[in-house]
Amino acid sequence: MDHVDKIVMQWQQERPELDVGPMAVIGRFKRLNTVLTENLARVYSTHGLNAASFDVLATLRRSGKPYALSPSALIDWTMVTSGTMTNRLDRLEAQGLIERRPNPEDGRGSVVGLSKVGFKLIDQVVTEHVANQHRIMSGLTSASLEQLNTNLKTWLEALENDDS
Amino acid sequence: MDHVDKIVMQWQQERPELDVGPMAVIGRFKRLNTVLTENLARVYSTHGLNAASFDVLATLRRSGKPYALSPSALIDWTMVTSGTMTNRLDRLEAQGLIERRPNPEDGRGSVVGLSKVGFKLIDQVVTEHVANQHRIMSGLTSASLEQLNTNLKTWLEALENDDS
DNA sequence: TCCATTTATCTTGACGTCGAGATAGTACCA
DNA sequence: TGGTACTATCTCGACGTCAAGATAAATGGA
Repeated sequence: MDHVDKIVMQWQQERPELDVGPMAVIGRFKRLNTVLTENLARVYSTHGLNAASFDVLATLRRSGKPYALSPSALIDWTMVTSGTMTNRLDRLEAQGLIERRPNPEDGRGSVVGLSKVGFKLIDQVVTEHVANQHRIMSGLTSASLEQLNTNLKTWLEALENDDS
Repeated sequence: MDHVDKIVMQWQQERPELDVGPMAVIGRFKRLNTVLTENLARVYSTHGLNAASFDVLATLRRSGKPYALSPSALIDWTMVTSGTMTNRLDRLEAQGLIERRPNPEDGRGSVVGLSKVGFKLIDQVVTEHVANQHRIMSGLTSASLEQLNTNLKTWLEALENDDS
């Protein structure tokens, strides 16, 4: 009887006419998201990063040489607003992990590149991050993991293509 | 080939020695969380609420008569810090949805109760919320749903009891 | 060539959250 | 009965996010 079960039970008591079947799945999903976020953050924080800064550095790193993208491209990959990206870049620049250079091909824009320090840092953190992801998934059998991946994919696609 | 697949592919290109199997599941989970959050918020926002205020009102409602709890009890149920709860209660009080009364049994504390308006509102919103949850899950077969619930539960328990 | 439109990025103000610390009241033991 | 430890709640400052709007540069058609 976990936290989610208790909540569902209270609803059954108070509003017995509601069918709270989906509530358990969604509640568990939400709780899991919190725990997952905390677990992932452990690795980031030991290197002075958080999910936001890791996100940007990792996007630059995996984009390949020369490890540089426009703010717009970063916005597309990370799916945040322009204001959020400006803020993230300001902080990363202050930390010396990225550099903002004018874009020679477009006077409105700039190019954001990993600094030498930023490159070394993110390469190390990604290694630990992947190991951490393995640890995080280690409680599931490979069969469960496959089931889960399939179900999440189905669910995500259904939700993203749903216009009701 | 969705967003997550593209990211995983870039990593395979750039860091082929990394085993990025878990990354796909976790990435998809994270993306799903965002979409899920947006879908749930639709119902809240049509009634002037958000996830935070819904959370508090729903907790009070399902606690049963007299639909009142101490801030501490609300903190326990919702798993936020005391500062966050103070802020939530301030806003809900300003909206006239809850009332803060002194706790007759403990001079330090107070009791937070649903106002008449708050009760009617949350009762209506919960009805719509549950219907919305059904819609959200409607892309999955009941077999998938059961699998998913089992896998999430296993994963959550493994993660919460893991001290590595 | 000029101007209206579009695009890239930054700025501003509001919000929700946290962590640390302040305040005030309670509990318990010597 | 005093005083110390604990508890309940609020305050404050920092952060990350968003939406809306500002600014500056590029684009494209007349």
